[in-house]
Amino acid sequence: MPAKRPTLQDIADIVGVTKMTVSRYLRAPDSVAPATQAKIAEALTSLGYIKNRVPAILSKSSSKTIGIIIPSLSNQVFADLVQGVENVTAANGYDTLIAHTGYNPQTEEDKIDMMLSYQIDGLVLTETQHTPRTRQMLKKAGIPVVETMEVPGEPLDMAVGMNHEQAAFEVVKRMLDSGKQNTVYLAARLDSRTLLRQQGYERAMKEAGLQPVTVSTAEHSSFTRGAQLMAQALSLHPQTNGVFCTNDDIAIGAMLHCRQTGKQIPADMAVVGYNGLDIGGATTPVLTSVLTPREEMGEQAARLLLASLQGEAVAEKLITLPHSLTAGETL
Amino acid sequence: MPAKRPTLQDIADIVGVTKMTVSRYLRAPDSVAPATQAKIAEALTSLGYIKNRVPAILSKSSSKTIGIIIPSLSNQVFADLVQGVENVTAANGYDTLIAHTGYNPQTEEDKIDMMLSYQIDGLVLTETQHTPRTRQMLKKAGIPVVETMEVPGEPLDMAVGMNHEQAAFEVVKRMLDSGKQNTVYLAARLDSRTLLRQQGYERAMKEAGLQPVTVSTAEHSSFTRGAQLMAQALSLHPQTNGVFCTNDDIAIGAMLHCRQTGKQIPADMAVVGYNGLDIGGATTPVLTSVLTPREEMGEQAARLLLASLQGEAVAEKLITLPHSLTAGETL
DNA sequence: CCTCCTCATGTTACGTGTAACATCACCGGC
DNA sequence: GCCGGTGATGTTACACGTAACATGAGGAGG
Repeated sequence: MPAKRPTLQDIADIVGVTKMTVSRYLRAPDSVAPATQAKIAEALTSLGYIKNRVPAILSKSSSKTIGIIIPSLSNQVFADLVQGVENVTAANGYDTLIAHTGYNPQTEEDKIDMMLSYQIDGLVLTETQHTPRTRQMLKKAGIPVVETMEVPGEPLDMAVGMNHEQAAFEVVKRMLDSGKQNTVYLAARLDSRTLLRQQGYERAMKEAGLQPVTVSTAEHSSFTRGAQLMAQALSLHPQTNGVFCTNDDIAIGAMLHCRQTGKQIPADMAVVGYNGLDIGGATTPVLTSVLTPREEMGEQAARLLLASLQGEAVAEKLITLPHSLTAGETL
Repeated sequence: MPAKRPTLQDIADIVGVTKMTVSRYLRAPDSVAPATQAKIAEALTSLGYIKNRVPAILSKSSSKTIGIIIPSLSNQVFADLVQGVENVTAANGYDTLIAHTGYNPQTEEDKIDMMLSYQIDGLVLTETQHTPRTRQMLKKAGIPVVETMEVPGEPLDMAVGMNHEQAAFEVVKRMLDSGKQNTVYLAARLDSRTLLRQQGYERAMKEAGLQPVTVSTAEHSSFTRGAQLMAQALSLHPQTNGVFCTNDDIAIGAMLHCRQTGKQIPADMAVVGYNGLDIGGATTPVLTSVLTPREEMGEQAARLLLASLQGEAVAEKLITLPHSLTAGETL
């Protein structure tokens, strides 16, 4: 490895001041004399100084950094949430660190451990199920934490979510009202939201005096999987005339299978997705889907964190945001 | 904020040793006496000690952490690359930090600045275009850097990529050989790879004595966009009988448009995608696509980094991996 | 001319884990 | 009983940016 990277002391030596003056220049250039400013600026660029926040983190034990833990890097849902968080944090001078867990609570624990060891100031989580050690660490760490996507039964601290059970209930009820009495729930192994949607689905079915049927896979969701689940539902229950899908990937897969087998949507088969991703707007007919306010959840979560970090008393620690339905044609 | 989080000194005070002994226990439990081990272990759990790597980073200026910068959080391509990197780094005791740029070189610079300020030991990049300050910072930082996805003309340090121009050339040549003389290239604004693929496409067309035609949009790619581009291509060149698409999203959109307008695939229209994502396997007919070895690139990149960090001389700093074609039915 | 204030800069101390070296008790061997 | 050695633990110093306080020069006002 080549020469060690320059420190404030190196700059100070060149200019002929102490590193304190250089430090002041970096945080507020006008707090040093104009002549000194110019000399410091020149030395900084000539040496190519790279800022180093580690000492500050050590002595102030604050890093102006927010951690975000998401289950998956390739899911638009979490990308939107991250975007929402960063909209707010960036505007307030906070950086963000991102880690992903693959939906594994143990990995979540490890990643949180890593982030805490970097002294993050706050944390945004996207799951509500945590290992005991995760809970203990976060309690000890004394930093504000916001759980998002759903409002947990046992919140760690704060939460910004929506009511998935109710959203599922409402849309399934609408499916039943439109005559799709043989509606099946298509699920994949993903997260606790899958289960909440199932509960909403089952409540709607039971209220209508119908027998709920769930077809699910232990695999992660994908288009291929959605097509398989649709095929499976039809083979188990040939009278199926509607599918409520745990997410849009599954729904698109189901639509593809219908198209292959000549089923008309929505006449022969209603298909409803969940999340309202872009892709649903590109299908023909346009997919009907439950629209989840992901970016908004991220922004609210970040605002809660920042308020808490600024010592403001947070009145509402648990926030539930409203959901809606996309203007689709598959129901 | 509640009580400050415990330090090694707090543990040491309880046990009646110095923090040095506690530190030793954490790094190698057997290096302290068995009786002490037990007492330290108990104190650690009772206080809920959370490890703190900041002091170590400060004094050794090494963090056992690798940074990964990707353009987008919702693109499967980069998720696979991250997976590849983490396969190797995790096995070697390195942590990873992830940041995303939205395809913006200035954001890339900011994120790299942040990561360097955290004293990362190595960096994996997914773009080859960088701001001048990015280049200067990375030179000064003295850490190993691997650029991935393509092999850059001016590598910063090391690189693991594939030959997009050649891959495009080969598949377009195959399209032409199968009689699709009126093949059009469908592009969206994404990254430098889009351009490389265009060059390969144009080389194949020119070698066959044909006039290349590119239909592109300044927008990011999506299914909707793919359908629009397909429509545009057909309206500009009604004789179009093949489309080479810059990625699978565009290709699927093109297929959807063909289906709507009654065109048979591949008889009336050959469609070839790029990346070989899962979704291509769920369409009917199955999408033919250039398969890019993303996870493999990540693994190789990580191996290069680790070798470099362990002081090994890296023989091949620039690695080009082979590509292949998925077993699709649309060509 | 003395006082007081302001502005630029310097000095000191701090946070926390760990490398390197120091110490000390105890044990076996002769 | 003394010596060398081993194993457990202690001591010291260090990384580097910044808060808090100190210093000192220069200027304005009485």
